[in-house]
Amino acid sequence: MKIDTIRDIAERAGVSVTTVSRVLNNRPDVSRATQEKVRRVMKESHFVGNANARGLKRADQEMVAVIVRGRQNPFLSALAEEMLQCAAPGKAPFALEYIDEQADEFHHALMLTHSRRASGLIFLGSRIDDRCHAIDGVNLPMVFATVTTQGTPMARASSVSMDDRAMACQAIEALLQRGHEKIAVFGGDRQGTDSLALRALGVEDAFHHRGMQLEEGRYVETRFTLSDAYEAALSFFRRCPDTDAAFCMSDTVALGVIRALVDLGRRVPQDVSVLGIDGIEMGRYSLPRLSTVAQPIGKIARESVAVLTEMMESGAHARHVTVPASLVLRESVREA
Amino acid sequence: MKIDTIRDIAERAGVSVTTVSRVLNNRPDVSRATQEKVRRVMKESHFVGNANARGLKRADQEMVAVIVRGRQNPFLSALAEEMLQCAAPGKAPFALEYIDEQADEFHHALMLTHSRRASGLIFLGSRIDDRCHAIDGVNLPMVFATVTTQGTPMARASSVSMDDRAMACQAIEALLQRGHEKIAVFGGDRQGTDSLALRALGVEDAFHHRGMQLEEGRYVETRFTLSDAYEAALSFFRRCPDTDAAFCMSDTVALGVIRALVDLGRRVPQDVSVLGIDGIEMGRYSLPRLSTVAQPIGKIARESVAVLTEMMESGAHARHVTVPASLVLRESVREA
DNA sequence: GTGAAAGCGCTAACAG
DNA sequence: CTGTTAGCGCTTTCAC
Repeated sequence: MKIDTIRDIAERAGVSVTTVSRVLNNRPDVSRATQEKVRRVMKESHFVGNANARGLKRADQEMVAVIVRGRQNPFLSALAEEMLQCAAPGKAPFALEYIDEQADEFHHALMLTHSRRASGLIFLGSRIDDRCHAIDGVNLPMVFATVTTQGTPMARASSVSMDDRAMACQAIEALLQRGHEKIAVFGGDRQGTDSLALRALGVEDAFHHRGMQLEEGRYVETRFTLSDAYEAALSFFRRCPDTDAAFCMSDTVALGVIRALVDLGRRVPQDVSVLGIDGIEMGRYSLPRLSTVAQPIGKIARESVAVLTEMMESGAHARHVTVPASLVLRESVREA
Repeated sequence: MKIDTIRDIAERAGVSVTTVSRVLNNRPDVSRATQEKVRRVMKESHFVGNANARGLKRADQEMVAVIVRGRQNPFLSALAEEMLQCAAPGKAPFALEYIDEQADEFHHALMLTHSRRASGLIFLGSRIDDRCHAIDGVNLPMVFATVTTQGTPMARASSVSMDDRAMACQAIEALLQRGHEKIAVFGGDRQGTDSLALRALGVEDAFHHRGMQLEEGRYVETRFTLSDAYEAALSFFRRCPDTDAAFCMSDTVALGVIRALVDLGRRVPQDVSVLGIDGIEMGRYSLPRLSTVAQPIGKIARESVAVLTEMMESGAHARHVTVPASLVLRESVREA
């Protein structure tokens, strides 16, 4: 199939390519008559410009890449969707890039930076760990959403997140307050300095405030998928049946844990309370409805974009903004 | 930040751009020595080629665009993920494109075709309706996954889907067989000729086989989101409390319906059985576990790619393949 | 084996 | 207002 270029359109409309280009870019300096003629021809020919050529030429043009780690994560998907809403008409357009959960987002970022000449980067769902040095070469405005980079080797990058430590602390306190003492925590790797590690610290804080501490063996490491959480919970609760509450570092994990509990004949929340983090939509429709630390998706999206814009437009330094989160107690945690 | 081009690399390695390009493309005609030198320089400089320039030059190169309608649909996400696994190394690379649920995927397809010179198209989750004429201009190998285009104006495009009509019929029969008679159907618009319409037909089939028919008023139209399904179910069951089973045209809808039923004080499946379609992962962990018509995601992905490849490589005609689906009865439907 | 040079389709000075 | 022209970074003949 032969595809039209602006040259074809120009010819057919009896004008120069420049004029067509101008019309294409809504430049003001084209007479109404010409403009209409060109537009008509374009419509008739179903013309759509070649993005590659355009991108090549305007390699300097602003464009921000949003890198989402994990296609199957409902929280991140929702956040990404929200992020897209923030793309302002006059500003740099957003390009959403989903990458594999196992993939190296920093390597990917590098690729994008160079290969598509992104001029700004937003990371959703990134972990901050050793690999992050891979990105040292990238000297672009970057913001990490949902994790803080404060006090990490990545501090050059901005970040927008809730106060993971405080919220985890608050979550555990809520559980403690409701009489739960044998609390299990379902999280990820505690190494590193990202939100998972901070949440683990927050958990400790809560226990310390009461002169207690998280019993060793009640911290369960799991990948953040339904199946892994389910399996992990099954084997954990068989081993520690006296556990009476579970704090999960993601709603998905919490949902898997609930299913496991029910399969073990435990009732939620009568026998065991379950509390998640994120505030995904499913949590409002699950049985029981999931109690959770709800992250303010809209606010995170808006702030991330705002901070990035600042950095891109006025070369502002990295900032670390903390957004307010809220503990939402629904049915999966028993009443006080 | 100044970004290296192959020219910079060439200079630094003391060779010509041509040579660098050759190395970049793994051409055989470069001496080992030169090759290694160039590679070393590229590594040191963290070089990554400019995709735009490459794409522009090789506008002819194969590339298939996978258009997924809806970022928040777990079934489609899983299918997309599976699709990506099918991208063979030597073949055309895949570009995943998520578009808004409300967006016009046909218009989008057109854009992609032209703007990124896609040479093949796969649609996930498309509806086949009047708008489809928009795509008449596109004369590219296309395959629709999860809907059949057989007997539609889109028949020029291939399709890979389960036998929606037969499966819906089978689903209803299973319900009938378990003694349910007051069955409600939660679906979408019955107009059109896509899977939703076929499923509606299948439902009728099942009733007709028994000399019955779906009572008017028990077909509930809803958008395929948790919240819409929930609201729709709430108001429907208040109106028709004698209904004892719900067949939902998506698992997400089924999950919303279950929640609504429970909120109305009905037990699932003791009072009302609920049956979905798709076979999303959540259905294996929900309470109760969701009975569903499970679509064979892997097979749909593989077949779609196979059919597309056929069309692209040997100009084969459109084919309509039917993949086997299976009724998975779990906890949300009561025993016979 | 390697390099020089001609564009891919588009945009952006710079002239008219 | 409109057209001419020079590339953007890369691939690809075609010579050497």
